[in-house]
Amino acid sequence: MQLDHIFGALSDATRRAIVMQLCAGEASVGELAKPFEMALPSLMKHIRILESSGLVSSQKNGRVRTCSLQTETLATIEVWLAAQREIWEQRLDRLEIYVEKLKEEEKSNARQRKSK
Amino acid sequence: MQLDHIFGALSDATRRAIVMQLCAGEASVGELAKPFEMALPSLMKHIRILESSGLVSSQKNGRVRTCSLQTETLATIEVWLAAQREIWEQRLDRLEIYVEKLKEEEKSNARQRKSK
DNA sequence: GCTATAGTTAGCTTCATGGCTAACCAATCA
DNA sequence: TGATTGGTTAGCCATGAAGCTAACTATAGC
Repeated sequence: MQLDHIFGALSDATRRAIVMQLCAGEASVGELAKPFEMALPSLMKHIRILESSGLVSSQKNGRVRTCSLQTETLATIEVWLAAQREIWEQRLDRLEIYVEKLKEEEKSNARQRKSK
Repeated sequence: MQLDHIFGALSDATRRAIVMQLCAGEASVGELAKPFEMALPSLMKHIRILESSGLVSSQKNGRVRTCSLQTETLATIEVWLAAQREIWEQRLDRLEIYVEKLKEEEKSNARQRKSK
């Protein structure tokens, strides 16, 4: 599934840092590599993973490869999260209503006890 | 880092399914296991991973372990995503302004050419 | 107290990930 | 055209993840 790869890609600090860099605009492989101590081939692997997850796309002109963020892919997981949030919030709402109902019953029980 | 483990935990379809199940309410290990063909110890591993990421908490009473979702942890990555979104949207806004400016210049150039 | 239920531990495979080096290709630039 | 720069390929290693079985512990129910 797509989500596997997106979450997987973001589960590494190096790759999240690359994503953050790309949020600020396009960058070449070399520019992306600068902040890291890592050997280039290692960094390239991360870029590949980001590409295959769909979070990043790149194209080469001349000998420079320029990478850019695919924001729609990041949006995919925002959507997933929002869906989960909706489910749990609905549940909490129902819980709240239920607790209110219990309180009401408690009150009326108290009245009954008093009136005895 | 915390985010590593949260994204890592969500990068597996089984674990996302568990999270989704828990969105709907607490559940025992056995209940969580039902939808899967997997052997129990394998599923337990997933639960452990979810616990160590902070997405799920559990406690045992009697011989039953009840798991529940830690929604604040899911919120953590919503926050991260929102932060990235802000950065790229600011950039796109600036880009839009820049493009508008270019258009304006184009117009005034056109006027100059005409008046020549 | 015996049996069934609910989890747990231990230990084993297999495959993916993250890192490296060394060697290589291809576009610029002097 | 020959050197430099920017990226790529290939191949190695160590670690960790995902699955399994088998055997074990501890509570609930009869």
